[in-house]
Amino acid sequence: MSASSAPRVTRIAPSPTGDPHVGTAYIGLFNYTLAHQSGGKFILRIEDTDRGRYVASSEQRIFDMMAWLGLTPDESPLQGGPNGPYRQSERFGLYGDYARQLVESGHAYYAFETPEELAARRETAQQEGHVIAIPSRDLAPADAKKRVEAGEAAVIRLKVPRDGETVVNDRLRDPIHFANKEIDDKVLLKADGYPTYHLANVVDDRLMGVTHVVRAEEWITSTPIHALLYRAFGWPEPVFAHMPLLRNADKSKISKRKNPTSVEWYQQQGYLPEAMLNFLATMGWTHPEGQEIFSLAEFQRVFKLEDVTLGGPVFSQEKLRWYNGKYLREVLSDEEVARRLHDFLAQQKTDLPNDDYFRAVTRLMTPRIEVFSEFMDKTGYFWSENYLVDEKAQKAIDAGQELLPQLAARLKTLPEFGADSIKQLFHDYAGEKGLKLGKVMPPVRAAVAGTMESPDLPDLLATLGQERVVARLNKAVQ
RNA sequence: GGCCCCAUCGUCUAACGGUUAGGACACUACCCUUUCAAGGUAGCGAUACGGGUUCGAAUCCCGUUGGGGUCACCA
Repeated sequence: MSASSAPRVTRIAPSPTGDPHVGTAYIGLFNYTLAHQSGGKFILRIEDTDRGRYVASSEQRIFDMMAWLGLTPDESPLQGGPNGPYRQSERFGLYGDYARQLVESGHAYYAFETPEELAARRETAQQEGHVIAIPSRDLAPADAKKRVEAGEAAVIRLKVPRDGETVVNDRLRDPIHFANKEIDDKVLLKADGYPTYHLANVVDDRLMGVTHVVRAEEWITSTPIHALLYRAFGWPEPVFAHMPLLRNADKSKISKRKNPTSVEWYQQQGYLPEAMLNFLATMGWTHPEGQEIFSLAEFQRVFKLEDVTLGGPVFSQEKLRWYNGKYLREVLSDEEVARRLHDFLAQQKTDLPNDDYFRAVTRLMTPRIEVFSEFMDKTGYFWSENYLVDEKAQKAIDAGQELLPQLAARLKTLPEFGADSIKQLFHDYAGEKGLKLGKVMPPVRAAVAGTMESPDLPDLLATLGQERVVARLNKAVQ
């Protein structure tokens, strides 16, 4: 824990509009870490002010994702906290007052134009390269107020200064200058009384005591609006830091069409949360000692915001798979791998007992898979006598018709069916017959597994067990 | 298109004015070996371009090019 910094309060503010996104996990990881390494708090706030895009199941799935990754928030709709409620829809009443406060202080105004009225104007304005002027801005405030009180539909818009510039401070960049004339008079409060992102976000961050706003780069251009809001309210700004955007292979912003972006997909494929986290941490950041494999705790120990790099990192499935395989092979114990694999299979509705046999098979297969979803495809012959025999294997079996019965007979009478003694048996047999091991073993492998791609033969046979092996060899001879 | 951000191997990145530009993934070869993996060793492979500044530039400055983001009563 770094004692030098004051407790940081961070947050993620996802919208419940679809699948739990890998980008949310990514930003969540950094926010969680920043908060926890300073002894602060990490808040999960649900930004559900858009009723149109709201998806009911989405919120729970976001919680599940965070829990799965081990990035449990300190405050959220789920666990509550002193700054609740943590759903913006439940904070509905708040925002109107803040918006009206800005109207009163002259930082915002009532606007009566509908989106349709503005659409055409916006199009030409965009082509001409400037921001649109909202006619209502020039209304006398008293008149506008009267119309609103008379029941006319209106939004509240931020009154962006016409001159000067707004400077955004970003921890990871030089100060960013925006000419005020380039900044739109953004809607703060919609006609339906709901706040837009800009208002809700700033008000809630303030009310919840957020000190560090760490979010994706796509938010940079709306940050001057937020800065203007903080100033209009007379509030100090939080520290802003915009993380690079995760990218598709073609460098565009990561998207569903070009990449699986739902964390649930990775769960269903049998990825480990540790591997996912480790991989995500390397997107824009490297361990100072060059360590590739490190835990969340280690990340928390050494991470510094200032070390984040800004090139848009391509989200590489390949590298993620490698991480996953590495965790399977080198980080988790055999027991743990078996336990997790068993849970994974149970969720896929594959019921196998977590017994000695299952654990032995798992041990054999761990270096041969990278994600759990490969497991069943590669181990059919361990679970059934009706395993497929591929072409190569069939050839090996055909070529071994003479040896197979003899080996079956020897294996049948082997007093102790362990890998060592089996190995010895093969060596003895090959020696007696003047054959190479490469001649003796393939037919056996083909016969018991139906494929040439399988674990070490003595291990394989020992695991399958004497009875099964002998039966399979005899069957292959017929 | 306007505005904004960014720029080292194919990919993730190290370097914080002085290195034969380092590591990891991927790829290739070899070793190990009963197959497939895993593991080990080696190889391939980059400072986008052009100007400055400096004794010296991947590193600082300017320009160009390229990539990305953003321009909603969505977040």
